[in-house]
Amino acid sequence: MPHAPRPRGPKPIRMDPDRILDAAQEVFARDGLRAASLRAIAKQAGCDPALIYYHFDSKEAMFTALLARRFPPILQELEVVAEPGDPRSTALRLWEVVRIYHRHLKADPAIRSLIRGEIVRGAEGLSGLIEVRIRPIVMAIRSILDQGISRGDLRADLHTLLGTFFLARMHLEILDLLPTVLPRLMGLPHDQAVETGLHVWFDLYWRGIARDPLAPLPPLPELAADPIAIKETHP
Amino acid sequence: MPHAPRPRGPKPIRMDPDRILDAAQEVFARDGLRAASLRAIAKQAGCDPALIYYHFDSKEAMFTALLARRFPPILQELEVVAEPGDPRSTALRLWEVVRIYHRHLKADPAIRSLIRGEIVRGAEGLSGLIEVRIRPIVMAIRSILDQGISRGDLRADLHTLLGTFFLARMHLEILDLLPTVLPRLMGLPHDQAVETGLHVWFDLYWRGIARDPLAPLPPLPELAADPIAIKETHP
DNA sequence: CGCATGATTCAACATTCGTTGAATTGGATC
DNA sequence: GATCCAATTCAACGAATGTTGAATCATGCG
Repeated sequence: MPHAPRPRGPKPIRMDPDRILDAAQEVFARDGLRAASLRAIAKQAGCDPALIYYHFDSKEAMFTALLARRFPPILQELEVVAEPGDPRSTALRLWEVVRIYHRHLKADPAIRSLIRGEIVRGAEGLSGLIEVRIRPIVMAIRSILDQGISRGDLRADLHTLLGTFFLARMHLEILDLLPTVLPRLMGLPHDQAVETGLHVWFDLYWRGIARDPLAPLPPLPELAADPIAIKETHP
Repeated sequence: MPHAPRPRGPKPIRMDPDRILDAAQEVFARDGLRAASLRAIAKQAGCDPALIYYHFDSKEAMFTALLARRFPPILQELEVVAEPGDPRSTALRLWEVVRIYHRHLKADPAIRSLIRGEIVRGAEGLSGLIEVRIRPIVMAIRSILDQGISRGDLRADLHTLLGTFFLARMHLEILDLLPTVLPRLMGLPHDQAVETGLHVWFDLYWRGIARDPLAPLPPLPELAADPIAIKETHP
């Protein structure tokens, strides 16, 4: 845990805990939560492994700190789109969800790897915290689907919780698997794989949930527009 | 590797390599590929860790042996359904794919965990083998989609490779995440979560790919009918 | 300067891991 | 019964892991 706030002074702290988190994020992304070693994280951060224990209580605490700085911004943006007064069409709002999700998670395989792998294990340890972080996100997206039904844009018999699950989960799979699978299975380059994958997916998904599946989608804004401020640490 | 074939005799071999694989499958399923220890596998199998090295060359070799006995049966059943002469409707054939997939993978979280986690890492080590195993499966399902377009059952602009990806991947997610997520997010019991999840998913997916999304689905056979012979080792 | 205190490093701990070589068991064959 | 050999166990190796307590460094304040 960071100590007392420093009153003044040029730069007495050489290693900001955030720099350690950056390193941790990268190593977690590369090796996965379990296989990532504190020594590798320390090496990435350019400090001693023991220093990590000065700033964080444990490896797990460091990870929850990672969650704590990643999820709230996502939730905040989602809640804006989920505002019941939002005048945009349901299709556009859902596409906006995809864009938010995309911007925040594209450059952070560590969080994705966690969501993918660690929730499955069940109720031990981190999972409770994850639920606390993820539930509001799920509920925000779900409320858009609920509003879509009320507005008559979506089919009335849509299972909105599962609909949310499908949308969010498949997005993660597209981010994780398509860049490595599609180039091998067909000739597509990495970036284009994700781009087309998401568009094809959204089109299929929309037909699945829309009350009028054959009505053409409105023009969708670019995915890559105004990228979020995720530190891309590739030295 | 198993030694020379034994000419006769009652039961000179006490520990069948398959029994070790059964144990490995269970421990891999519980702890994941990396975290599963040979000592835990040996304990589960009721033998010494060193015995594993008598029957298998390494931990990795044991895992590829696991793949080798799990994937071919799946592929074999899928290729029957993918036969171009199959008279059933495309919807029914795809539902049959779901049932096959479901029967073989429901009780084997280890393989799912592998597919989920290990492919992402890229081209190192096991991934090549996985691709060899998985590619024919993907292609079998894809050919059903291609035939569906030719027959006029599916929309002509369907991206069949991505369509296959969506179908198969979301199925895995449903098997892995719904049993732990849905009971927490709503009140659903475990088994029912997967059951309804798969039905809702297939309905949504079909509307997404069908040429006539609003035409009602034919009655779908039960998922749980004639379960496959997967040893459920829960002592 | 001297000293207190936060920041960082060093060295080591107990544990667990995958793996291996030697030793032991036990049934089949002579 | 002696022998052979596959099957199994025992004990240990070296490496890697999360973690910790003591020691060291560097800076701000008196």
